[in-house]
Amino acid sequence: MTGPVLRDWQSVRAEVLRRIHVRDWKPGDLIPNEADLASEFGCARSTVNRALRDIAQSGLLDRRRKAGTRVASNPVARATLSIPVMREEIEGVGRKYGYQLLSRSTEIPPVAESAAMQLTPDDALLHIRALHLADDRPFALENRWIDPGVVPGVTDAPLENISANEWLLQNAPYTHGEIAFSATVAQASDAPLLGCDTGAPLFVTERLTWDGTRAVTRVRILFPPGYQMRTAL
Amino acid sequence: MTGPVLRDWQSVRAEVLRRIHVRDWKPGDLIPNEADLASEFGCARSTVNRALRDIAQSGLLDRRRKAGTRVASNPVARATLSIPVMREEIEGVGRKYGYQLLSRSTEIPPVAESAAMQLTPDDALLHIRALHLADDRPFALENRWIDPGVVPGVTDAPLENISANEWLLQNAPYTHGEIAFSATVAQASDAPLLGCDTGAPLFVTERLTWDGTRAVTRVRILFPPGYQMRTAL
DNA sequence: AGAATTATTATGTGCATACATAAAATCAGC
DNA sequence: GCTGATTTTATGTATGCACATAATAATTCT
Repeated sequence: MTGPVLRDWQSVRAEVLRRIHVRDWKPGDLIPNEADLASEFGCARSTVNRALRDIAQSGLLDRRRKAGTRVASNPVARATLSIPVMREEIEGVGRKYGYQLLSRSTEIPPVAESAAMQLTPDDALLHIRALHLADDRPFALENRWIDPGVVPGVTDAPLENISANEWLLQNAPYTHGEIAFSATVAQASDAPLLGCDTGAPLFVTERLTWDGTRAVTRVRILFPPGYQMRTAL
Repeated sequence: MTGPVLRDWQSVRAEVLRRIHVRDWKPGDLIPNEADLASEFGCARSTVNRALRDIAQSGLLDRRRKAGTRVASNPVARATLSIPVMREEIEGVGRKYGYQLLSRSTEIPPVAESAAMQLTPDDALLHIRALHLADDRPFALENRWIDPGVVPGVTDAPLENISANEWLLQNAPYTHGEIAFSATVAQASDAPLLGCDTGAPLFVTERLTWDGTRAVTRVRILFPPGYQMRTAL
């Protein structure tokens, strides 16, 4: 039963995945330890380690010291979403990107915003509304609040030509963020901009990014009916 | 400039991230090569390699052989979505999970389904409609098609008690899949089940899973207004 | 000059070894 | 029996070395 020698970690990964797939190792099962697998495959333990670590990262294996490695019984599917800059998302599918700044002003935001950003309700923020176009048709409507106290240069940023997201990525550091996806219906004010009817279903993404303990920006983007966010599993 | 010695890869990662963050290394910049960093940090090159690989995986660094490693100029944000089984999603936030099988029958699916699953339009599939409940209130409405030719045991599966997803995870292997998220409005037929009004905005997830070249199952899940899918960035 | 060839270089990987660490399993003491 | 200390063990990681590979840079040839 000395199968072909598996020298590289990707082959080891493939073989382990195969065994899981054909149910040699069933959900919940404990699989042999790294040392045994290494000697079976004819490679170093570190190679097996790399392969198993990679699989574990995808959620298909559970690894715990001393307890060993077992096949996840409820493999929490983990999908990695790439969230590119709007321009790349559009140009990536061969369409022409367009950008249109609708408004830009410094205002006191609604309490919902200042609360989410953990600011006092009377802090003024830079408010930006913009439309992203694909082949000259509405692709997404952006509604963004930026704290100029955290991002000093914003007030002079050339946001007529470059989207706020792109400018911020280049100019404002951040440490972490949160994203939420949901659905809503088109308001009468937004519908014409998105080229849809009032009441039409819109896909919404909301992002809040932080630099340490300070909120940098909060953005809500509305996508017209038909938009899908897709990813591989 | 012999800072504190950084021995482990997580410290190295933290330090590299810090330098990116404080713009020592700006978007687009080429950073020193692994060997140099290793000697600066006082650790082995493989340790630096591990750290940089990890950062690159998150999208913040671009690495190419010979060309070197540079800070991504448009850091494509990569969010990892965990898509647990519905029961765990609900119990995970401390609510009581409930499951209710609405209907189960073998039918010829609409062409949209059979096309997506790459089947001939006259193949009969198992059709399941079910409601997931959180604290006895509607949480999600599931509409699923399963190819019994690919999953032999399904026709006898006890889908009154266990959700199809859980049963399939335990009993039907798959190799890969696709997910799409979108928005729609509640149909008159679905609204009462979801406890919302007709025309209310619904969040939709659609999943299609494959076992090699054969489609296993396709599911469309509707979430009532207010539902958000969240993740960290 | 332009094309084809060769050298150089940074990352990618494999391996053997050593030690660290978490957690299960066992044992000691009451 | 139960509790707490101790041992065992599987994974986690660091290291130095070697070689593979991709892609750029330099060189040679026509």
